[in-house]
Amino acid sequence: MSATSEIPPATVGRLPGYWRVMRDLVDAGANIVSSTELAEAAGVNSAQLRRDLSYLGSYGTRGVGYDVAVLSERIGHHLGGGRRWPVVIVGAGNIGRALARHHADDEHFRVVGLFDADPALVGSLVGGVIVSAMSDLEAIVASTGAALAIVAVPGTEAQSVCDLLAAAGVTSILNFAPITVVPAEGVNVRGVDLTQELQILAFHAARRRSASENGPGI
Amino acid sequence: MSATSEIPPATVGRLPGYWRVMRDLVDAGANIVSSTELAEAAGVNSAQLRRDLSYLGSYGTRGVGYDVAVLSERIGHHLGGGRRWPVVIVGAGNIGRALARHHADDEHFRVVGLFDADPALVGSLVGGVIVSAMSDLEAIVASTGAALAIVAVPGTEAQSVCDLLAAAGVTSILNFAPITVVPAEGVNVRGVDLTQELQILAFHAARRRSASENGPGI
DNA sequence: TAGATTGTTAATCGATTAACAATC
DNA sequence: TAGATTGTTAATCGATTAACAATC
Repeated sequence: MSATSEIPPATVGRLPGYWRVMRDLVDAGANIVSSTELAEAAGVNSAQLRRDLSYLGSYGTRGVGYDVAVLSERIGHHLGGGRRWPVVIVGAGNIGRALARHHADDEHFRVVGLFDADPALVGSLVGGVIVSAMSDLEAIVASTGAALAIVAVPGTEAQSVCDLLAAAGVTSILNFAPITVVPAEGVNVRGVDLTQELQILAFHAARRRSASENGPGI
Repeated sequence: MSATSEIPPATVGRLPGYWRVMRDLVDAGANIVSSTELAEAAGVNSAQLRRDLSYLGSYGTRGVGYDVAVLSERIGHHLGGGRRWPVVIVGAGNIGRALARHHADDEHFRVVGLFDADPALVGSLVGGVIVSAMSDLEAIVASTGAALAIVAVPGTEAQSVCDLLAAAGVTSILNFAPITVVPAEGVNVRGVDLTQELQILAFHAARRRSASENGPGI
């Protein structure tokens, strides 16, 4: 029985950052790393780092630090390392095509399907993958065993596409459509809304602007 | 004196979602909306929604609800609505080009510069914008007054590009490079790491997989 | 007035961090 | 042993939510 279900969401969200730093250390030939060094490189508090790692088990040595190879393997294992995950992308617009090309030679993911509702796009080649019709989605998800999907369709289509993916067997979805998707039972959806990210930045820029209008305070 | 500096980060992160729902309501001709309806549409708890809105001031009427036009304007005002923010994009690779095209006809943002270090890309047209050389960055940021930037360069270049942007006058940066950037004084950086998002989804998919191997429990 | 809904209080929950005992 | 660093306890902090008084 693994204890993964007890890892808090905030910790899970930081694991990929830790993994990146660890792989850099492996590449650099490091054998041992302390929580202070690792926390500094990952941009977090060292107590938080030790607490996060403790959810994975005890892989450090008191008075010494963490074995780089062991810890890297452990974190990677939790994040699905060791296999190349098949991913399908729905939507071959600007974002979908960019992601297909972006992940074309990714070490941990492999784009096994790219779908679009527009017949004019079906058959074209993007990042080494041929665009398929939506009607082929279920069969390709089934034959490739893809558990992961990226949704890059207009907001109006996102919910039905996610339902379609869930029905086909996908369990985890990365949604780029500017809409809150209600996940099917047992499906994980994470949203990335680029316009909303820019609006949050505009909030801070606008705040800074009005602050300087009113003078620098104090 | 505005009270914007007191709005908690978690609330700021939800404002764009509220704004989207409000604009849909405006378009649909709604005059009044209750916290329950709005919360449902935004996918949050209604108490949380009322608390979030209370940070912006009291724009509701007890026993009635919120005036759609008034509330939409207030939220939009906080998020920099009313003007079209100039944005520069650094990096004309897959992601940078996709974002330039994606925001080409955006209501709230305008891409006023797209930069790349590769001379072979300089001069080409992407989403109505001509790719400029990095040496033009400072002048274009200054002449357009861009406070916002998107960084879509390799991880090795991200920190120096962010420093360059900060020196040119940019105050808010959306970073797509897979690295933790240390922001210059007074600069806001938000990171979007697509590979890390997929790794988090793979974590959940892997957990689900091993759970089903061990049987569905109880 | 009676019914409805906001804005806020108070309780709960989860995440963060300082501090230190355990221990290499 | 002396020095160093983990793993964990306890305190703090911020975010969430139920409940309800205020009030339209």
